[in-house]
Amino acid sequence: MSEETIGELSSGHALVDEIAARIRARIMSGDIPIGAQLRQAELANDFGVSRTPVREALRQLQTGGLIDVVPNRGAVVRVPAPWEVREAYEVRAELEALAAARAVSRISQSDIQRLRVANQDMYDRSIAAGRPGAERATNSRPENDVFHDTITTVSANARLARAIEEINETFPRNVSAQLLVNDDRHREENYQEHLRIIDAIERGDAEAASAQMRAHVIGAGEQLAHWYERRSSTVFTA
Amino acid sequence: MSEETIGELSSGHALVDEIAARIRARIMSGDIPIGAQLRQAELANDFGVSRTPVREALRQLQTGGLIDVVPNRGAVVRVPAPWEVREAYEVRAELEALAAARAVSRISQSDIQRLRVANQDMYDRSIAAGRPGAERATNSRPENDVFHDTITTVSANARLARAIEEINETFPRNVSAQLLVNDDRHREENYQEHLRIIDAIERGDAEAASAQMRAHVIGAGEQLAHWYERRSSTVFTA
DNA sequence: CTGCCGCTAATTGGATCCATGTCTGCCATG
DNA sequence: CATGGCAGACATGGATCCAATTAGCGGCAG
Repeated sequence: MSEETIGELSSGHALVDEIAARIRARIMSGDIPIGAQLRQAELANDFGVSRTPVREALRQLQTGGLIDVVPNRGAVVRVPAPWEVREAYEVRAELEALAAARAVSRISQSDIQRLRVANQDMYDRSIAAGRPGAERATNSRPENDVFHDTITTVSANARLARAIEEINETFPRNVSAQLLVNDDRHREENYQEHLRIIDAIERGDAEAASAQMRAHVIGAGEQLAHWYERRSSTVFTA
Repeated sequence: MSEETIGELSSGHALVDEIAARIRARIMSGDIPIGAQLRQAELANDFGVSRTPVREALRQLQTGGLIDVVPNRGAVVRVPAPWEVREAYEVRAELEALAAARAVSRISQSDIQRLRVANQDMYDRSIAAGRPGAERATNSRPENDVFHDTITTVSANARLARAIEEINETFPRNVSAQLLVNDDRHREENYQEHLRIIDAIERGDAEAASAQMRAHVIGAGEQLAHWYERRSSTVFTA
Protein backbone atom coordinates (compact mmCIF):
# COMPACT_ATOMS: atom_id res chain seq x y z
CA MET A 1 0.00 0.00 0.00
CA SER A 2 3.06 2.25 -0.16
CA GLU A 3 4.34 4.65 -2.77
CA GLU A 4 4.09 3.28 -6.27
CA THR A 5 4.61 5.98 -8.84
CA ILE A 6 3.60 5.19 -12.37
CA GLY A 7 6.61 5.10 -14.61
CA GLU A 8 5.43 5.53 -18.16
CA LEU A 9 1.75 5.85 -18.62
CA SER A 10 1.17 7.89 -21.75
CA SER A 11 1.77 4.81 -23.86
CA GLY A 12 -1.25 5.50 -26.00
CA HIS A 13 -4.15 4.16 -24.04
CA ALA A 14 -6.04 6.09 -21.46
CA LEU A 15 -4.63 6.63 -18.04
CA VAL A 16 -7.92 5.73 -16.46
CA ASP A 17 -7.74 2.15 -17.69
CA GLU A 18 -4.27 1.85 -16.30
CA ILE A 19 -5.40 3.06 -12.88
CA ALA A 20 -8.42 0.80 -12.94
CA ALA A 21 -6.25 -2.18 -13.77
CA ARG A 22 -3.88 -1.39 -10.90
CA ILE A 23 -6.61 -1.03 -8.35
CA ARG A 24 -8.24 -4.20 -9.59
CA ALA A 25 -4.95 -6.03 -9.34
CA ARG A 26 -4.51 -4.90 -5.76
CA ILE A 27 -7.92 -6.15 -4.84
CA MET A 28 -7.50 -9.41 -6.73
CA SER A 29 -4.22 -10.16 -5.03
CA GLY A 30 -5.67 -9.45 -1.64
CA ASP A 31 -3.37 -6.48 -1.15
CA ILE A 32 -6.53 -4.51 -0.56
CA PRO A 33 -8.81 -6.87 1.40
CA ILE A 34 -12.54 -7.25 0.84
CA GLY A 35 -14.59 -4.79 2.82
CA ALA A 36 -11.82 -2.20 2.82
CA GLN A 37 -12.55 1.44 2.13
CA LEU A 38 -11.06 3.00 -1.00
CA ARG A 39 -10.22 6.64 -0.42
CA GLN A 40 -9.76 8.55 -3.63
CA ALA A 41 -7.15 10.94 -2.27
CA GLU A 42 -5.04 8.10 -0.97
CA LEU A 43 -5.15 6.17 -4.22
CA ALA A 44 -4.40 9.32 -6.20
CA ASN A 45 -1.44 9.93 -3.97
CA ASP A 46 -0.19 6.36 -4.36
CA PHE A 47 -0.27 6.58 -8.13
CA GLY A 48 1.02 10.11 -8.33
CA VAL A 49 -2.01 11.46 -10.22
CA SER A 50 -4.93 13.65 -9.38
CA ARG A 51 -8.22 12.38 -8.06
CA THR A 52 -10.03 12.69 -11.37
CA PRO A 53 -8.74 9.59 -13.13
CA VAL A 54 -9.04 7.67 -9.89
CA ARG A 55 -12.70 8.56 -9.68
CA GLU A 56 -13.32 7.39 -13.21
CA ALA A 57 -11.43 4.20 -12.53
CA LEU A 58 -13.61 3.54 -9.51
CA ARG A 59 -16.66 4.00 -11.72
CA GLN A 60 -15.34 1.28 -13.99
CA LEU A 61 -14.81 -1.07 -11.10
CA GLN A 62 -18.28 -0.25 -9.86
CA THR A 63 -19.93 -1.26 -13.11
CA GLY A 64 -17.84 -4.40 -12.96
CA GLY A 65 -19.40 -5.13 -9.60
CA LEU A 66 -16.08 -5.43 -7.81
CA ILE A 67 -16.73 -2.46 -5.54
CA ASP A 68 -19.74 -0.70 -4.10
CA VAL A 69 -19.93 3.06 -4.44
CA VAL A 70 -22.31 4.78 -2.07
CA PRO A 71 -22.91 8.45 -2.89
CA ASN A 72 -20.94 10.76 -0.64
CA ARG A 73 -19.72 7.83 1.40
CA GLY A 74 -17.15 6.42 -0.93
CA ALA A 75 -16.24 3.04 -2.29
CA VAL A 76 -15.69 -0.26 -0.51
CA VAL A 77 -14.51 -3.58 -1.87
CA ARG A 78 -17.60 -5.70 -2.21
CA VAL A 79 -18.00 -8.62 0.18
CA PRO A 80 -19.90 -11.33 -1.68
CA ALA A 81 -22.58 -13.23 0.18
CA PRO A 82 -22.34 -17.01 -0.07
CA TRP A 83 -25.54 -17.24 -2.08
CA GLU A 84 -24.09 -14.73 -4.53
CA VAL A 85 -21.10 -16.97 -5.00
CA ARG A 86 -23.35 -19.92 -5.76
CA GLU A 87 -25.42 -17.90 -8.21
CA ALA A 88 -22.36 -16.61 -10.00
CA TYR A 89 -20.73 -19.99 -10.22
CA GLU A 90 -23.85 -21.59 -11.58
CA VAL A 91 -23.65 -19.10 -14.42
CA ARG A 92 -19.93 -19.53 -14.80
CA ALA A 93 -20.39 -23.28 -14.93
CA GLU A 94 -22.68 -22.94 -17.91
CA LEU A 95 -20.30 -20.61 -19.67
CA GLU A 96 -17.25 -22.75 -19.08
CA ALA A 97 -19.19 -25.81 -20.14
CA LEU A 98 -19.88 -24.10 -23.42
CA ALA A 99 -16.22 -23.19 -23.69
CA ALA A 100 -15.19 -26.79 -23.12
CA ALA A 101 -17.63 -28.05 -25.73
CA ARG A 102 -16.41 -25.56 -28.28
CA ALA A 103 -12.81 -26.35 -27.45
CA VAL A 104 -13.23 -30.00 -28.36
CA SER A 105 -13.42 -29.39 -32.09
CA ARG A 106 -10.75 -26.72 -32.11
CA ILE A 107 -8.04 -27.90 -29.80
CA SER A 108 -4.59 -28.84 -31.02
CA GLN A 109 -2.25 -31.45 -29.63
CA SER A 110 0.09 -28.80 -28.27
CA ASP A 111 -2.80 -27.13 -26.47
CA ILE A 112 -3.59 -30.40 -24.77
CA GLN A 113 -0.01 -30.68 -23.68
CA ARG A 114 -0.16 -27.19 -22.28
CA LEU A 115 -3.26 -28.10 -20.32
CA ARG A 116 -1.57 -31.13 -18.78
CA VAL A 117 1.52 -29.17 -17.88
CA ALA A 118 -0.49 -26.34 -16.38
CA ASN A 119 -2.53 -28.71 -14.31
CA GLN A 120 0.51 -30.51 -12.95
CA ASP A 121 2.23 -27.19 -12.31
CA MET A 122 -0.66 -25.87 -10.34
CA TYR A 123 -0.83 -29.01 -8.28
CA ASP A 124 2.86 -28.95 -7.43
CA ARG A 125 2.94 -25.28 -6.64
CA SER A 126 -0.08 -25.48 -4.39
CA ILE A 127 1.66 -28.14 -2.37
CA ALA A 128 4.90 -26.22 -2.29
CA ALA A 129 3.12 -23.10 -1.15
CA GLY A 130 1.59 -25.03 1.72
CA ARG A 131 4.94 -26.16 3.07
CA PRO A 132 6.31 -24.12 6.00
CA GLY A 133 8.75 -21.48 4.89
CA ALA A 134 7.02 -20.64 1.64
CA GLU A 135 7.71 -16.96 1.14
CA ARG A 136 4.35 -15.94 -0.29
CA ALA A 137 1.56 -18.38 -0.80
CA THR A 138 -0.74 -16.18 -2.83
CA ASN A 139 0.58 -16.75 -6.31
CA SER A 140 -0.54 -20.23 -7.17
CA ARG A 141 -3.80 -18.89 -8.51
CA PRO A 142 -2.36 -17.67 -11.82
CA GLU A 143 -1.22 -21.22 -12.45
CA ASN A 144 -4.72 -22.43 -11.90
CA ASP A 145 -6.04 -19.78 -14.24
CA VAL A 146 -3.83 -21.08 -17.02
CA PHE A 147 -5.97 -24.16 -17.26
CA HIS A 148 -9.26 -22.32 -17.63
CA ASP A 149 -7.80 -19.53 -19.70
CA THR A 150 -6.36 -21.98 -22.18
CA ILE A 151 -9.69 -23.66 -22.71
CA THR A 152 -11.41 -20.33 -23.02
CA THR A 153 -8.90 -19.14 -25.57
CA VAL A 154 -9.12 -22.31 -27.60
CA SER A 155 -12.90 -22.05 -27.63
CA ALA A 156 -12.42 -18.94 -29.77
CA ASN A 157 -15.35 -16.81 -28.75
CA ALA A 158 -14.35 -13.38 -27.49
CA ARG A 159 -17.70 -12.61 -25.97
CA LEU A 160 -17.69 -15.87 -24.10
CA ALA A 161 -14.23 -15.12 -22.74
CA ARG A 162 -15.39 -11.73 -21.62
CA ALA A 163 -18.50 -13.06 -19.92
CA ILE A 164 -16.41 -15.54 -17.95
CA GLU A 165 -13.91 -12.86 -17.11
CA GLU A 166 -16.63 -10.55 -15.84
CA ILE A 167 -17.74 -13.18 -13.38
CA ASN A 168 -14.27 -14.02 -12.22
CA GLU A 169 -13.46 -10.40 -11.62
CA THR A 170 -16.18 -10.24 -9.02
CA PHE A 171 -14.24 -12.45 -6.63
CA PRO A 172 -10.71 -11.73 -5.42
CA ARG A 173 -8.40 -14.48 -6.58
CA ASN A 174 -6.29 -14.87 -3.50
CA VAL A 175 -9.24 -16.50 -1.77
CA SER A 176 -9.52 -19.29 -4.31
CA ALA A 177 -5.75 -19.62 -4.26
CA GLN A 178 -5.74 -20.13 -0.51
CA LEU A 179 -8.32 -22.85 -0.87
CA LEU A 180 -6.00 -24.82 -3.12
CA VAL A 181 -3.12 -24.38 -0.74
CA ASN A 182 -4.82 -25.14 2.53
CA ASP A 183 -7.46 -27.71 1.69
CA ASP A 184 -5.83 -31.00 0.69
CA ARG A 185 -9.07 -32.61 -0.37
CA HIS A 186 -10.06 -29.65 -2.50
CA ARG A 187 -6.69 -29.53 -4.19
CA GLU A 188 -6.83 -33.21 -4.98
CA GLU A 189 -10.33 -32.99 -6.40
CA ASN A 190 -9.38 -29.97 -8.43
CA TYR A 191 -6.49 -31.83 -9.96
CA GLN A 192 -8.46 -34.96 -10.76
CA GLU A 193 -11.39 -33.08 -12.22
CA HIS A 194 -9.07 -31.15 -14.48
CA LEU A 195 -7.62 -34.42 -15.66
CA ARG A 196 -11.03 -35.82 -16.48
CA ILE A 197 -11.87 -32.71 -18.46
CA ILE A 198 -8.63 -32.91 -20.41
CA ASP A 199 -9.25 -36.55 -21.18
CA ALA A 200 -12.75 -35.88 -22.43
CA ILE A 201 -11.55 -33.09 -24.65
CA GLU A 202 -8.72 -35.18 -26.01
CA ARG A 203 -10.97 -38.05 -26.96
CA GLY A 204 -13.27 -35.57 -28.68
CA ASP A 205 -16.23 -36.11 -26.39
CA ALA A 206 -17.85 -32.69 -26.28
CA GLU A 207 -20.78 -33.94 -24.25
CA ALA A 208 -18.59 -35.33 -21.50
CA ALA A 209 -16.20 -32.39 -21.55
CA SER A 210 -18.96 -29.91 -20.99
CA ALA A 211 -20.64 -32.02 -18.33
CA GLN A 212 -17.37 -32.53 -16.45
CA MET A 213 -16.57 -28.86 -16.66
CA ARG A 214 -19.97 -27.89 -15.37
CA ALA A 215 -19.65 -30.16 -12.40
CA HIS A 216 -16.13 -29.00 -11.73
CA VAL A 217 -17.04 -25.32 -11.64
CA ILE A 218 -20.10 -25.92 -9.51
CA GLY A 219 -17.92 -27.80 -7.05
CA ALA A 220 -15.35 -25.04 -6.95
CA GLY A 221 -18.12 -22.53 -6.36
CA GLU A 222 -19.39 -24.60 -3.49
CA GLN A 223 -15.96 -24.57 -1.88
CA LEU A 224 -15.70 -20.84 -2.30
CA ALA A 225 -19.18 -20.26 -0.92
CA HIS A 226 -18.23 -22.34 2.13
CA TRP A 227 -15.24 -20.15 2.69
CA TYR A 228 -17.32 -16.98 2.64
CA GLU A 229 -19.79 -18.65 4.96
CA ARG A 230 -17.14 -19.42 7.50
CA ARG A 231 -15.73 -15.94 7.08
CA SER A 232 -19.02 -14.18 7.72
CA SER A 233 -19.42 -15.95 11.03
CA THR A 234 -16.03 -14.68 12.14
CA VAL A 235 -16.09 -11.06 13.20
CA PHE A 236 -13.45 -8.86 11.69
CA THR A 237 -13.42 -5.82 9.50
CA ALA A 238 -9.98 -5.15 8.08
CA MET B 1 -31.59 15.37 -29.34
CA SER B 2 -32.91 18.67 -28.04
CA GLU B 3 -32.93 20.26 -24.63
CA GLU B 4 -33.79 17.84 -21.88
CA THR B 5 -33.03 19.31 -18.50
CA ILE B 6 -32.94 16.91 -15.62
CA GLY B 7 -35.74 17.61 -13.22
CA GLU B 8 -34.85 16.22 -9.84
CA LEU B 9 -31.61 14.39 -9.71
CA SER B 10 -30.32 14.51 -6.15
CA SER B 11 -32.68 11.71 -5.23
CA GLY B 12 -29.97 9.87 -3.37
CA HIS B 13 -28.11 8.00 -6.04
CA ALA B 14 -25.26 9.44 -8.00
CA LEU B 15 -25.87 11.75 -10.89
CA VAL B 16 -23.43 9.80 -13.01
CA ASP B 17 -25.62 6.71 -13.05
CA GLU B 18 -28.58 8.81 -14.11
CA ILE B 19 -26.63 10.31 -17.00
CA ALA B 20 -25.33 6.93 -18.04
CA ALA B 21 -28.82 5.51 -18.06
CA ARG B 22 -30.09 8.36 -20.21
CA ILE B 23 -27.34 8.07 -22.76
CA ARG B 24 -27.83 4.32 -22.88
CA ALA B 25 -31.54 4.78 -23.40
CA ARG B 26 -30.91 7.11 -26.29
CA ILE B 27 -28.65 4.64 -27.97
CA MET B 28 -30.93 1.72 -27.29
CA SER B 29 -33.91 3.48 -28.77
CA GLY B 30 -31.96 4.43 -31.84
CA ASP B 31 -32.25 8.12 -31.02
CA ILE B 32 -28.49 8.14 -31.24
CA PRO B 33 -27.64 5.80 -34.13
CA ILE B 34 -24.79 3.33 -34.15
CA GLY B 35 -21.54 4.79 -35.36
CA ALA B 36 -22.46 8.26 -34.14
CA GLN B 37 -19.95 10.42 -32.31
CA LEU B 38 -20.69 11.31 -28.69
CA ARG B 39 -19.36 14.75 -27.89
CA GLN B 40 -19.06 15.37 -24.19
CA ALA B 41 -19.83 19.08 -24.38
CA GLU B 42 -22.99 18.47 -26.35
CA LEU B 43 -24.28 15.81 -24.00
CA ALA B 44 -23.44 17.97 -21.00
CA ASN B 45 -25.39 20.78 -22.55
CA ASP B 46 -28.37 18.58 -23.30
CA PHE B 47 -28.56 17.36 -19.73
CA GLY B 48 -27.78 20.72 -18.17
CA VAL B 49 -24.74 19.48 -16.27
CA SER B 50 -21.01 19.94 -16.59
CA ARG B 51 -18.78 17.64 -18.59
CA THR B 52 -17.43 15.79 -15.59
CA PRO B 53 -20.38 13.47 -14.88
CA VAL B 54 -20.80 12.93 -18.60
CA ARG B 55 -17.24 11.72 -18.87
CA GLU B 56 -17.70 9.27 -16.03
CA ALA B 57 -20.94 8.07 -17.56
CA LEU B 58 -19.16 7.44 -20.85
CA ARG B 59 -16.60 5.38 -18.95
CA GLN B 60 -19.37 3.22 -17.61
CA LEU B 61 -20.80 2.69 -21.05
CA GLN B 62 -17.34 1.90 -22.31
CA THR B 63 -16.84 -0.92 -19.84
CA GLY B 64 -20.26 -2.14 -20.83
CA GLY B 65 -18.99 -2.37 -24.39
CA LEU B 66 -21.75 -0.22 -25.80
CA ILE B 67 -19.38 2.49 -26.96
CA ASP B 68 -15.77 2.72 -28.03
CA VAL B 69 -13.61 5.37 -26.45
CA VAL B 70 -10.46 6.24 -28.36
CA PRO B 71 -8.02 8.36 -26.33
CA ASN B 72 -8.15 12.01 -27.31
CA ARG B 73 -10.61 11.25 -30.07
CA GLY B 74 -13.78 10.70 -28.18
CA ALA B 75 -16.49 8.11 -28.03
CA VAL B 76 -18.54 6.52 -30.77
CA VAL B 77 -21.44 4.13 -30.55
CA ARG B 78 -20.05 0.74 -31.30
CA VAL B 79 -20.99 -0.90 -34.60
CA PRO B 80 -21.01 -4.64 -33.99
CA ALA B 81 -19.59 -6.87 -36.68
CA PRO B 82 -21.84 -9.75 -37.75
CA TRP B 83 -19.50 -12.33 -36.27
CA GLU B 84 -19.62 -10.48 -32.97
CA VAL B 85 -23.37 -10.76 -33.00
CA ARG B 86 -23.15 -14.50 -33.57
CA GLU B 87 -20.61 -14.92 -30.79
CA ALA B 88 -22.66 -12.91 -28.35
CA TYR B 89 -25.87 -14.71 -29.17
CA GLU B 90 -24.26 -18.07 -28.77
CA VAL B 91 -23.39 -17.04 -25.25
CA ARG B 92 -26.77 -15.51 -24.64
CA ALA B 93 -28.41 -18.68 -25.90
CA GLU B 94 -26.63 -20.70 -23.25
CA LEU B 95 -27.56 -18.24 -20.53
CA GLU B 96 -31.19 -18.05 -21.51
CA ALA B 97 -31.31 -21.81 -21.79
CA LEU B 98 -30.16 -21.99 -18.20
CA ALA B 99 -32.79 -19.43 -17.25
CA ALA B 100 -35.50 -21.45 -18.93
CA ALA B 101 -34.40 -24.63 -17.21
CA ARG B 102 -34.38 -22.95 -13.84
CA ALA B 103 -37.72 -21.33 -14.50
CA VAL B 104 -39.42 -24.69 -14.98
CA SER B 105 -39.32 -25.62 -11.32
CA ARG B 106 -40.13 -22.14 -10.08
CA ILE B 107 -42.82 -20.77 -12.36
CA SER B 108 -46.35 -20.08 -11.21
CA GLN B 109 -49.55 -20.37 -13.16
CA SER B 110 -49.93 -16.61 -13.26
CA ASP B 111 -46.43 -16.24 -14.65
CA ILE B 112 -47.32 -18.58 -17.46
CA GLN B 113 -50.38 -16.51 -18.20
CA ARG B 114 -48.22 -13.42 -18.30
CA LEU B 115 -45.91 -15.10 -20.77
CA ARG B 116 -48.76 -15.99 -23.08
CA VAL B 117 -50.23 -12.52 -22.91
CA ALA B 118 -46.87 -10.89 -23.53
CA ASN B 119 -46.21 -13.10 -26.51
CA GLN B 120 -49.58 -12.36 -28.07
CA ASP B 121 -49.17 -8.67 -27.31
CA MET B 122 -45.83 -8.53 -28.98
CA TYR B 123 -47.16 -10.32 -32.04
CA ASP B 124 -50.14 -8.00 -32.41
CA ARG B 125 -48.14 -4.86 -31.87
CA SER B 126 -45.49 -5.86 -34.34
CA ILE B 127 -48.14 -6.26 -36.97
CA ALA B 128 -49.82 -3.02 -36.04
CA ALA B 129 -46.53 -1.17 -36.19
CA GLY B 130 -45.99 -2.49 -39.69
CA ARG B 131 -49.23 -1.09 -41.01
CA PRO B 132 -48.98 2.20 -42.89
CA GLY B 133 -49.70 5.19 -40.73
CA ALA B 134 -48.21 3.76 -37.55
CA GLU B 135 -46.91 6.77 -35.69
CA ARG B 136 -43.72 5.27 -34.30
CA ALA B 137 -42.68 1.76 -35.05
CA THR B 138 -39.81 1.50 -32.60
CA ASN B 139 -41.64 0.57 -29.44
CA SER B 140 -42.64 -3.00 -30.00
CA ARG B 141 -39.34 -4.18 -28.60
CA PRO B 142 -40.22 -3.61 -24.93
CA GLU B 143 -43.13 -5.96 -25.45
CA ASN B 144 -40.77 -8.58 -26.76
CA ASP B 145 -38.49 -8.04 -23.80
CA VAL B 146 -41.32 -8.84 -21.42
CA PHE B 147 -41.18 -12.46 -22.50
CA HIS B 148 -37.49 -12.92 -21.86
CA ASP B 149 -37.45 -10.70 -18.81
CA THR B 150 -40.22 -12.68 -17.20
CA ILE B 151 -38.39 -15.95 -17.64
CA THR B 152 -35.20 -14.41 -16.37
CA THR B 153 -36.93 -13.02 -13.32
CA VAL B 154 -38.65 -16.30 -12.56
CA SER B 155 -35.36 -18.13 -12.82
CA ALA B 156 -34.32 -16.24 -9.69
CA ASN B 157 -30.62 -15.82 -10.23
CA ALA B 158 -29.50 -12.22 -10.10
CA ARG B 159 -26.11 -12.91 -11.60
CA LEU B 160 -27.67 -14.74 -14.48
CA ALA B 161 -30.01 -11.84 -15.10
CA ARG B 162 -27.10 -9.47 -15.10
CA ALA B 163 -25.04 -11.57 -17.48
CA ILE B 164 -27.91 -11.68 -19.94
CA GLU B 165 -28.48 -7.97 -19.53
CA GLU B 166 -24.83 -7.22 -20.19
CA ILE B 167 -25.04 -8.98 -23.51
CA ASN B 168 -28.30 -7.36 -24.52
CA GLU B 169 -26.95 -3.93 -23.71
CA THR B 170 -24.33 -4.37 -26.38
CA PHE B 171 -26.89 -4.21 -29.17
CA PRO B 172 -29.34 -1.36 -29.66
CA ARG B 173 -32.87 -2.61 -29.31
CA ASN B 174 -34.51 -0.70 -32.10
CA VAL B 175 -32.74 -2.94 -34.60
CA SER B 176 -34.29 -6.12 -33.23
CA ALA B 177 -37.60 -4.33 -33.01
CA GLN B 178 -37.48 -3.41 -36.67
CA LEU B 179 -36.80 -7.01 -37.56
CA LEU B 180 -40.03 -8.08 -35.92
CA VAL B 181 -41.95 -5.35 -37.67
CA ASN B 182 -40.58 -5.71 -41.15
CA ASP B 183 -39.87 -9.40 -41.57
CA ASP B 184 -43.10 -11.38 -41.59
CA ARG B 185 -41.37 -14.72 -41.50
CA HIS B 186 -39.16 -13.74 -38.59
CA ARG B 187 -42.10 -12.41 -36.62
CA GLU B 188 -44.04 -15.60 -37.19
CA GLU B 189 -41.13 -17.79 -36.18
CA ASN B 190 -40.52 -15.68 -33.12
CA TYR B 191 -44.11 -16.08 -32.04
CA GLN B 192 -44.21 -19.82 -32.59
CA GLU B 193 -40.91 -20.46 -30.88
CA HIS B 194 -42.04 -18.51 -27.86
CA LEU B 195 -45.13 -20.66 -27.76
CA ARG B 196 -43.12 -23.86 -27.84
CA ILE B 197 -40.96 -22.60 -24.99
CA ILE B 198 -43.97 -21.69 -22.90
CA ASP B 199 -45.51 -25.09 -23.53
CA ALA B 200 -42.34 -26.89 -22.51
CA ILE B 201 -42.09 -24.88 -19.33
CA GLU B 202 -45.73 -25.42 -18.51
CA ARG B 203 -45.49 -29.17 -18.85
CA GLY B 204 -42.40 -29.12 -16.62
CA ASP B 205 -39.99 -30.32 -19.25
CA ALA B 206 -36.77 -28.53 -18.36
CA GLU B 207 -34.79 -30.35 -20.99
CA ALA B 208 -37.08 -29.29 -23.81
CA ALA B 209 -37.51 -25.76 -22.48
CA SER B 210 -33.81 -25.14 -22.41
CA ALA B 211 -33.24 -26.72 -25.81
CA GLN B 212 -36.04 -24.72 -27.40
CA MET B 213 -34.79 -21.55 -25.82
CA ARG B 214 -31.27 -22.16 -27.04
CA ALA B 215 -32.45 -22.73 -30.60
CA HIS B 216 -34.71 -19.71 -30.42
CA VAL B 217 -31.96 -17.33 -29.31
CA ILE B 218 -29.50 -18.69 -31.83
CA GLY B 219 -32.06 -18.12 -34.55
CA ALA B 220 -32.72 -14.57 -33.41
CA GLY B 221 -29.00 -13.93 -33.37
CA GLU B 222 -28.73 -15.19 -36.91
CA GLN B 223 -31.42 -12.78 -38.03
CA LEU B 224 -29.69 -9.92 -36.30
CA ALA B 225 -26.34 -10.85 -37.78
CA HIS B 226 -27.90 -10.88 -41.21
CA TRP B 227 -29.19 -7.39 -40.66
CA TYR B 228 -25.76 -6.11 -39.73
CA GLU B 229 -24.33 -7.91 -42.72
CA ARG B 230 -26.69 -6.19 -45.09
CA ARG B 231 -26.05 -2.90 -43.37
CA SER B 232 -22.30 -3.10 -43.67
CA SER B 233 -22.56 -3.54 -47.42
CA THR B 234 -24.58 -0.37 -47.65
CA VAL B 235 -22.47 2.76 -47.35
CA PHE B 236 -23.70 5.32 -44.89
CA THR B 237 -22.34 6.85 -41.74
CA ALA B 238 -25.02 8.77 -39.88
C1' DC C 1 -3.07 19.73 -60.78
C1' DT C 2 -1.62 17.03 -56.92
C1' DG C 3 0.61 15.92 -52.72
C1' DC C 4 2.93 17.45 -48.59
C1' DC C 5 3.52 20.51 -44.72
C1' DG C 6 2.30 23.51 -41.12
C1' DC C 7 -1.15 26.08 -38.75
C1' DT C 8 -5.45 26.72 -36.38
C1' DA C 9 -9.59 25.32 -34.26
C1' DA C 10 -11.97 21.96 -31.66
C1' DT C 11 -12.21 18.31 -28.37
C1' DT C 12 -10.62 15.38 -24.95
C1' DG C 13 -8.06 14.48 -20.53
C1' DG C 14 -6.03 15.92 -16.07
C1' DA C 15 -5.71 19.24 -12.16
C1' DT C 16 -7.74 22.26 -9.11
C1' DC C 17 -11.51 24.59 -6.75
C1' DC C 18 -15.81 24.73 -4.30
C1' DA C 19 -20.24 23.08 -2.40
C1' DT C 20 -22.70 19.42 -0.28
C1' DG C 21 -23.34 15.54 2.59
C1' DT C 22 -21.69 12.42 6.25
C1' DC C 23 -19.34 10.92 10.41
C1' DT C 24 -17.09 11.80 14.98
C1' DG C 25 -16.78 13.70 19.22
C1' DC C 26 -18.00 16.98 22.63
C1' DC C 27 -21.32 19.17 25.38
C1' DA C 28 -25.62 20.25 27.36
C1' DT C 29 -29.73 18.52 29.31
C1' DG C 30 -33.31 15.40 31.15
C1' DC D 1 -25.47 8.69 33.78
C1' DA D 2 -27.43 8.24 29.33
C1' DT D 3 -29.17 10.47 25.32
C1' DG D 4 -29.92 13.95 21.90
C1' DG D 5 -28.20 17.77 19.46
C1' DC D 6 -24.64 20.62 17.60
C1' DA D 7 -20.22 21.72 15.48
C1' DG D 8 -16.15 20.78 13.15
C1' DA D 9 -13.36 17.89 10.25
C1' DC D 10 -13.33 15.10 6.30
C1' DA D 11 -14.42 12.89 2.00
C1' DT D 12 -17.03 12.83 -2.08
C1' DG D 13 -19.24 14.88 -6.30
C1' DG D 14 -19.69 18.54 -9.66
C1' DA D 15 -17.84 22.75 -11.95
C1' DT D 16 -14.25 25.16 -13.89
C1' DC D 17 -9.64 25.84 -15.67
C1' DC D 18 -5.71 24.55 -18.33
C1' DA D 19 -2.63 21.56 -21.07
C1' DA D 20 -2.08 18.10 -24.68
C1' DT D 21 -3.41 15.84 -28.73
C1' DT D 22 -5.78 15.45 -32.98
C1' DA D 23 -8.33 16.57 -37.07
C1' DG D 24 -9.41 19.74 -40.61
C1' DC D 25 -7.94 23.17 -43.83
C1' DG D 26 -5.36 26.12 -46.62
C1' DG D 27 -1.13 27.36 -48.70
C1' DC D 28 2.93 26.17 -51.10
C1' DA D 29 6.13 23.58 -53.78
C1' DG D 30 6.99 20.11 -57.23
